[in-house]
Amino acid sequence: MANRPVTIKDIAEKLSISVSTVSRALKNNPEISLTTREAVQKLAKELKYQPNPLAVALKTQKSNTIGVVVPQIVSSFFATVVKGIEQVADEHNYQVFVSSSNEKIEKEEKNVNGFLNMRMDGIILSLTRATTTFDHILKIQDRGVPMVLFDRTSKEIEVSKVVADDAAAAHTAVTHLINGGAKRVAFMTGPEFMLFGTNRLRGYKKALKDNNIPLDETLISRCDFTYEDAKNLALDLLGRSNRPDAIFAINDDMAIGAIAAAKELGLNVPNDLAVVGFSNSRRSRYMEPSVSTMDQNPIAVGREAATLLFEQMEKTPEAKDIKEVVVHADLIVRTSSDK
Amino acid sequence: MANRPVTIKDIAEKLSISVSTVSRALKNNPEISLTTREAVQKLAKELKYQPNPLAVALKTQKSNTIGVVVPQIVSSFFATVVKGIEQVADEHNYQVFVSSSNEKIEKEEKNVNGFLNMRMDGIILSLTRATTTFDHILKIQDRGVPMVLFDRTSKEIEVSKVVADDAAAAHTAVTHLINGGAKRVAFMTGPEFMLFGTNRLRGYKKALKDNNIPLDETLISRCDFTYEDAKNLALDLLGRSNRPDAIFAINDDMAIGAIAAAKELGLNVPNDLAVVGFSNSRRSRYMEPSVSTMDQNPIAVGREAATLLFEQMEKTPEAKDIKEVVVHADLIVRTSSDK
DNA sequence: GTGAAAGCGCTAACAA
DNA sequence: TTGTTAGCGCTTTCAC
Repeated sequence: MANRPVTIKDIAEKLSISVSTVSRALKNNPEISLTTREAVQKLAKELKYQPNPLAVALKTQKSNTIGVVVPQIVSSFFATVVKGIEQVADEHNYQVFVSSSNEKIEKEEKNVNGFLNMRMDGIILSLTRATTTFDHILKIQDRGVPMVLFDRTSKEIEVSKVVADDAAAAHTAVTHLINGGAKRVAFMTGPEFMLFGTNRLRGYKKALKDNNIPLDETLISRCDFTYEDAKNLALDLLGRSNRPDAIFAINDDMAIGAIAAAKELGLNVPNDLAVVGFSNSRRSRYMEPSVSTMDQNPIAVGREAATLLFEQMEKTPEAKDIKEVVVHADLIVRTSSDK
Repeated sequence: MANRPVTIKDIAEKLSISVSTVSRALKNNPEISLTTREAVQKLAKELKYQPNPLAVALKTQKSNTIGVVVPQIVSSFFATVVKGIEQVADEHNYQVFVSSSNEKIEKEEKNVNGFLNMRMDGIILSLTRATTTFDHILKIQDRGVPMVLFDRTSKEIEVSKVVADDAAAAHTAVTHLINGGAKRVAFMTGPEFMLFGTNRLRGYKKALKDNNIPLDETLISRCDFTYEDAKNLALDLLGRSNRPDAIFAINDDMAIGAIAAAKELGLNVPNDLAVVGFSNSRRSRYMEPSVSTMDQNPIAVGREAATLLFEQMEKTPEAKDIKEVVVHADLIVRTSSDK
C-alpha cells in the first residue's frame, strides 16, 4: 500500500545515468544515443513511469490544461457545450477542467482565480447572469492567458466570443411555419429581460415582415420557463376566438406545455396547430414526433470556442486578435407521422 | 500584459527578509514576531499574493483537491450528484475536479490516471457500464489514495460505496399506489440487463406480496427508455380489457409517456389511473401536477459520497475501513388539483 | 525570531 | 553523447 509513484530519478538510478539524460531520452531527443534512448523508454514502460504534471507545469510554466467555467452544469446545453470543448481539447492533447459558478459571481471569480493559480493555459467561460463587474476577467487578460467567452458574453470586454444567432434562428423557425401555411404565428417567450428572448423576438418580427404578415402584438406572450405556466398561457392563447394557427416557443419546456394545452382543447398537432420549439438540445425527444425544433447545436458552440482558444494559444501574445464566431442553429423538421 | 504572478520571493525582497520567514508569517506561525507577521500579511494582501498550488502540492504531496469521474455529465442525475459533492468539498475547503468517461472504460482509465498524476487527495467515481476490468481502480488503492464509488459500483472491489435503495424505493412507491386503492399496478421498466431495473422489480414484487396481491406477470412490461416507446407500451397496456388502474414507471420519461397514453385514451389521471414515476431529479416538473414521484435524491448521494471520502482522508492509511451507505429515495406525493 | 539550505520532480543551459 | 548545475515556488529542518 501507498506505493510511491515512479520518478525520473528512479529510472536514472537503475540505469546508472543522470536524470537529465533520462529526461531527454523520454522525449526522444536525438542528441541521446539510440541505445540509451531505447533502454530508458523500455524501463519507463516497465515501471509504468508517468511524468508528474505538477512538476512539469511548475518548471515549464505551462500545464497543458484548459479551464471551463459555466453558470451551471445541470443543464444539457452547457453540459453539451463542454462535451464539444472536450472533443477538440482531446485532439490537441489537452486536459479540460470544468467548474460551475452556479450563477453566482463570487463563485465565478473563485473559479477563475483557481484556474489562474493552477496555471491553466487557457480559459473558456460563459458568464453568470449577474456578472456586471469584470475584474476577474481582466485579470485573465492581464496574465496574458488566452480566453474565449461563449453564449453568455458581454459587450463590455474585448475578447473573442462564440455566440448563437438567436435572431436568425427565430427567423428561420417562423419562416418555416409561415411556409407551412400558418397565418397567425404566436410567440411564446420568457421574461422581458432575457437577452436571447429579445433577439429571438427580433427574428420573429422580421420574419413576419419579410412575409408581409402584419404584427399582432396580442400573439406575443410571456410567462416563466415552466411547463405549467406555459401550458396555462397556451390554454389562454388557444382559447381565443381568433386563435393562432402556429406557435413558436422559445424553449422546449414551453413547446411541451403548448402541445399539452392543444391536446387538452382537442386540437390536432400539427394539423390544427403547428409548433416549433427552440431547443437547447436533444430533449426534443419529449416532444411529439410531428413537432419541429430549432436545435441550438451546443456541440458546435463548444468546438468553436475551443478552436478559437487553441488558435490564440498558438499565436504570440502580441499577435492575438479578437474574433467573434456565430453558431447557427439547425432547423430539424419533423413531419407528422399520423395515419 | 503577461503580468507575472506575485511570489513569496517578491514579498521577501520588498521586506528584506527571507522567504522562509514570509512562508511562516503567511501561515500565522506564532514563532514569527507579530510585527513581521502583520507586515507580511499586509503586503501580501496589497500585492494580491496567491500561493502557487502547483508548488505547494509538489512540496507537500497533497493538493487539496478531489477528483470525480462520472460516466456522463449530460445527465441531471450525475450533474446533481456532483453538486452535492461540491457542497461538502466546499465546506472542507477542497477543490473538486470533474471529468466524464462517456461510458468508455478507456476514458475512465485515462481520467483516473490523470487524477492520480495530479496527486489528487481523493477520488469519487461511478463506473462505466462497460467496466469489467479493475486495474485502474486497484491502482488507486495501491497508491493509498482514498476512494469511494457511487451508484454504479461493483461487488468485485472492496471499497466504500454509496448506493441507492432501488428495491426499497420501488416498494414504497408501489405500496403508496396500493394504499391509494389500486388493485392492478403495472410496472413499466427497461431492458432486463439493467441492474437498477432488476432491483426495482424486486421491490415491486415484494410490495404486492406484502399486500396480498397476486403477481400478474402481464403487468410487467419492458421497453426502451424513450418517450415514444413508453407511450406505445402504455397504449397497449391501457387498451387491454382488464387494464391496470395504476402504473409504476421506472423513470420520468416513461411516466410522461404513460400519462400521454392515458390522455389519448381519454383516461383521467389520477382518477382513472394513478401514476408514480421514479425520477432522477427535478424533471418531475414535466409531469402533471397530480403525479407523484420517487425522487432519487442525487444531492444526498453526492453529499454522502464526499462525506465518506473525507472521513477516509482523515484516517491513517491503516485505519481505513470500508463502509457502504444506502441513500433512500423520497416519495413526493402530489395530490390532484383538479376542480 | 529569523535565516540558510535542502528538496519536491522536472527541464534546460552550459560544460565536458 | 552525457553530466552538472540551477531553478520553477514552496515548505521545513536545522542552526544561530
